[in-house]
Amino acid sequence: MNTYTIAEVSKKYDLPISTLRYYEEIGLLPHVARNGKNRLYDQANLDRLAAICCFKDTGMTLKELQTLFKYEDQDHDLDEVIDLLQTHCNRVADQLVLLKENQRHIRRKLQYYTDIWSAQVNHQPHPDWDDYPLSRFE
Amino acid sequence: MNTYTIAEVSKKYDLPISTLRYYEEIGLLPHVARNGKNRLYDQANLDRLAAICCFKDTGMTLKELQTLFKYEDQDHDLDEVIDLLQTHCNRVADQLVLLKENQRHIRRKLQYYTDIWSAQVNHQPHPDWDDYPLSRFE
DNA sequence: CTAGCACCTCAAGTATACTTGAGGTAAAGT
DNA sequence: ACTTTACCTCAAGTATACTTGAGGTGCTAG
Repeated sequence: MNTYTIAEVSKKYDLPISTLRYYEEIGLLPHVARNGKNRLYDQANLDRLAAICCFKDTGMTLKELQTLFKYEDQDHDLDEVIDLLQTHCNRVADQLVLLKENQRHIRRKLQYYTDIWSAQVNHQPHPDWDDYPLSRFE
Repeated sequence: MNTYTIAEVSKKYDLPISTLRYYEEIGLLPHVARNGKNRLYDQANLDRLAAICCFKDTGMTLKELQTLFKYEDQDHDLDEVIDLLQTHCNRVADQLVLLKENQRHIRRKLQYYTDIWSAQVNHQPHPDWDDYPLSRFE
């Protein structure tokens, strides 16, 4: 089966080498094979790493990830894994709603400032914040 | 005009009192009025706080927020504010794409584990991960 | 009048998630 | 033979974003 050096994995997942070693050290990325002292990552390792990135990027802490994988790796307490996943799934749904909402605010602000800039350049009157309802930025 | 005590603001924005003081200390939340020693927040303060939360929740660092508001407060370098907002706007768009993608992965995993659980309860065969294509979770 | 609550300051401490540095090995290129 | 490259370990250091604690003020309720 195909294996990868730590440098290759680092590039593939855009994570520093030190981070890969760190994840292994804290038990998130177990069973990394060795060629002498050098790490060799296989597909299972990469899959785990992809999962780590996915959960981490959606706001799960490393501690929670440890819990999640501890259950997974030991193949028991399925209820608790499901519970954690369900909770996280809900959090992600909330994040999505909030992110979209915040995006509207940011776009509004950007549009407003951009219009101020244009107005200055063209010697036009300064735009009015009240003319920028959130609904315009959906 | 209406004003609010620090405790009220803390509740309204679900931020610890210590955090409100901290934001003020690092200059993110300037011009907070005082009644003797006690802080009194007005609408402008709340608007600023809402902006802080919005940007912070979308991944802007406090340092970037300081930059953003420094420009805003001093009413110059409009280009740089716009640049920062534009950059952030793009980051948020990327986040949204990534978050949706990650959500699919998480939902898939949750569904898979839930089905394992059901299978165990009903003494049915164990589900197969290959039957859970990402496309099922859009 | 005194007790308690809500607030204050300022310095020091903490959690999370890494990163850096010192010192070393092992194989490949020149 | 030597040196560069690519790794390694282990302990200590760092950045970010707060939090906590000690010690104090000032109004209000009993």
